[in-house]
Amino acid sequence: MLDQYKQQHPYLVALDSIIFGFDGESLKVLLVKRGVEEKTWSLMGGWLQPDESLEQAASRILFDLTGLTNVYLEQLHAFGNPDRDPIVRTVSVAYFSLVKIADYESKISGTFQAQWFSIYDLPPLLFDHGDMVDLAIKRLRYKAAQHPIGFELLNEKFTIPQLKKLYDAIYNTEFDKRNFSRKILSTNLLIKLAEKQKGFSKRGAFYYKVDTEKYHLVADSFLNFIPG
Amino acid sequence: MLDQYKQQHPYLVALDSIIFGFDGESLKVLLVKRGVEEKTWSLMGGWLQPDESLEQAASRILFDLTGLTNVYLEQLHAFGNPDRDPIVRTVSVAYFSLVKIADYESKISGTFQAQWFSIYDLPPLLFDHGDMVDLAIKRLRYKAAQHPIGFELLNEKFTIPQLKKLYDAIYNTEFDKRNFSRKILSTNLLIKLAEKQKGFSKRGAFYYKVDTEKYHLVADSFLNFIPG
DNA sequence: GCAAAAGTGTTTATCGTACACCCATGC
DNA sequence: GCATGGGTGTACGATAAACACTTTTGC
Repeated sequence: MLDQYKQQHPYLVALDSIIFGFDGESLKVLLVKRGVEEKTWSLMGGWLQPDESLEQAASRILFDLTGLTNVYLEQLHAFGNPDRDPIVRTVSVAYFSLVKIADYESKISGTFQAQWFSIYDLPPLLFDHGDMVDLAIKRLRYKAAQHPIGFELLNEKFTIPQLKKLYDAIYNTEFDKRNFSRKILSTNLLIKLAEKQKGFSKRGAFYYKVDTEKYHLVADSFLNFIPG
Repeated sequence: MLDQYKQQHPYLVALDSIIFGFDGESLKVLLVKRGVEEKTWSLMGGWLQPDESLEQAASRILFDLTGLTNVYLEQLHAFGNPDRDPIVRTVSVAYFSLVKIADYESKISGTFQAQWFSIYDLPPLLFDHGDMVDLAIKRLRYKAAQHPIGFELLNEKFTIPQLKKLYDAIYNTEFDKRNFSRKILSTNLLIKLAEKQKGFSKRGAFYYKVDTEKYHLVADSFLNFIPG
């Protein structure tokens, strides 16, 4: 190894995940109690291993907790204040992910003590994890306003009223249902199914699914997706 | 130190900066030739020191090259593929910054071999620095479309035609000057000065400056800043 | 038949876009 | 007086926003 490398200080590199879910009513974050600080809620996290990329590591850690693969995962920010972890200097790369809460519930292992918390009612969090969650919420709002990522939080089949409730929850507001459905449908990203939702309302709402092909085509472009 | 920390592998943590400048005609990136690979152009970078935050380190490294402080600096992305640096595993946190090219030119030290390159005519770059630049350009376009950050690339006093040329360069297009100036002025972020630019055109264009107070107020909100 | 949620249409204001002419000045 | 870039106004179409009634069906 060259001298200029040898003189440098190495640091531990961690990954922490802000895992968002939607239970039909409010936007939630999955928190755990783990290792060092068993009394404090924290984000799910872990260490970077020698053979992994950052994204692979975040993905592995997410799988360890939820059993889920193929979930929406995006790098949020790297946090590296010298004293953020009081025991040893650690740089943490935070990722946020959007999961279908129903899938999670059926697959969870009992290894971790984990619980969903409303984003408007969070407990005190370990280290700078509170900052991470705040930033993740901001980023989610920023991104969902222009990219159709909300679907990632719903089941494959969903109704327009469910989608509206999700966006109401994300933005902590109430969108007009007529304008909302017009705008969403005008993207042509949704395919109407023959089936209706049963049991929730008397009339029943039609299910829709995402047109995956079109979705991938526009995933990177600006859509001005949301009213308001 | 607790056992769970001791078992972990530490890594070197680097910072790399995509430094954007505007020379009045085209958008440029500042590249250097440095240390290990003296034949290859690379981004300006350095190592994280024990007492610094990531942002402080990026700021210090930027100062070492340009002599500039108080420049626009934003974290771009953390890059950590296992083989991105073939000599030793390194996680690099990339920052992008917007500098006033005239300030830079007056302050540059001779320590580094540095050169501005048009973003449309870049040489081959070290490691994954090409990816970093690509992502930074994407982010700059994304951000400048909704936040008034373009000013960071111009002198304190600038004309509307200069500002339009900058946005033309960022988006590699040609905006309509009438719509452009209407939209920019409608934000009320610019203060018209009495002074006119001399020597460039016969008539001379009025100088403007940013209303710093208003600028800080809206720095975080969506402005739909740009035509097209 | 009534309560509860689903679904749909119209009007108005605002904004985006396309487009062309006059102005001020240096030479 | 003419060439060069600076500065402005208007008309049209598209999109956003506000707003209310009808439909379906389980009970």
